[in-house]
Amino acid sequence: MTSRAEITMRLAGRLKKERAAKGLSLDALAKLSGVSRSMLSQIERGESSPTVSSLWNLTRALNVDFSSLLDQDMAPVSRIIDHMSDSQTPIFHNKEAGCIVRILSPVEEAGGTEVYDITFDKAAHLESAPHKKGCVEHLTVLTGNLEVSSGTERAQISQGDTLRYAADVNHSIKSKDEARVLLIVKNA
Amino acid sequence: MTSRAEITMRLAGRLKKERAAKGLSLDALAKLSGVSRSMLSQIERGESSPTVSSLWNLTRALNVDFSSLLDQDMAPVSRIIDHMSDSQTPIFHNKEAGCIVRILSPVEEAGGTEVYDITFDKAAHLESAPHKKGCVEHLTVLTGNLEVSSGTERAQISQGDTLRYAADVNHSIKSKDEARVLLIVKNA
DNA sequence: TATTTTAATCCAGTATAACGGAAAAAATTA
DNA sequence: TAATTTTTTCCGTTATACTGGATTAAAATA
Repeated sequence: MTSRAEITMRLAGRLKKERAAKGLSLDALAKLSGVSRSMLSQIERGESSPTVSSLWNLTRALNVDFSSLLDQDMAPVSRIIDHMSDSQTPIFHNKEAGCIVRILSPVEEAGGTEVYDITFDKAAHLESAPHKKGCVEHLTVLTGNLEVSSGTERAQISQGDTLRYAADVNHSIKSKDEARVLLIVKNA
Repeated sequence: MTSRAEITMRLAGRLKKERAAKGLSLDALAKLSGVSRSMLSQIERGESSPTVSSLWNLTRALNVDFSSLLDQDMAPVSRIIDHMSDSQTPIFHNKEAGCIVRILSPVEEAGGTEVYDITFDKAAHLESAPHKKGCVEHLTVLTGNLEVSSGTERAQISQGDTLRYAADVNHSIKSKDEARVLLIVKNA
């Protein structure tokens, strides 16, 4: 299978499936989208590769995004994907900041959704430079009290609280007394 | 701005930005992707809407997915997005299963990445039907010991352990004694 | 500052996306 | 089972994507 055929056939299958799921004929979808019946038929048989603007009309008529019609599927291979025991969990001692970081997410999630269990000493201060655009941190306090800053904004948080803040700017976490948090970094 | 112009201009900006980020000239990208200099120039000026197969060649040359060139951006509005205190955190008492579920993620993340803090009684049993295709659960044990099943696979896990398993099949969590977990459901 | 090199745009020709009507195939109804 | 209706594919024409060489514009060098 050639490279062009790969994407053309992937789109063919995806479009056919989406149309069937909505119970539409080629004619009905043509009227809804402004793309001709003939062209829809050609796309679904993998005989033609539509322009981005035709496909845009289709995404809107079907209420799906480009990704679901074009991008590669990611599916789990086995059911129990990974079992990392306590002793196998990577630990990082950040002496400068005064905290211990246990990394709960796998290496392949680096840059995606990262999960950390962080224990803070008294008077600890963990500072971070901006991560990539769109990065958000989700922090839940297990024990203790903390101050979190994101850009120029600040929040005092205590046990049981959950905070979500932008991490694509300078951000920090400060403790007075000992504390523990679970930190999820999305779009890291 | 017309509908066609909207997607054509979005792609123009995205492609120009991605090419600049990689420090490539039109000529260099043309050689890398097999799409002509002229066509690249037309796309970047919003003067032409490429076919899916041309764009496929570009995604591979630039090592990006279709979504990042075409789909709408989601960006955080404010830095401290949300501060949900302990008392504001929604709690669900599942008496039948024998557990208490605190919902740490916001309502708008329903269907995306959901986060739960779950406390199990003695002999609790939380069963779940399959979620949507590609759904994965990431569970960290804060206290206690548990048995998790996904499909026909099972795992015994204890304090400090982290388990990742498919949730697009039948899955369950069982405790003998009291336990507490943090549960992240991705592609819920 | 003039000259050379590199990058981007223009141009005319070719290939194919895209259309609407007609024909064929499939599904439904009497 | 025949007739009717709906759905899909075929067909010929038009519009535009796409090309490579030439030209123009911008950047780098002497």
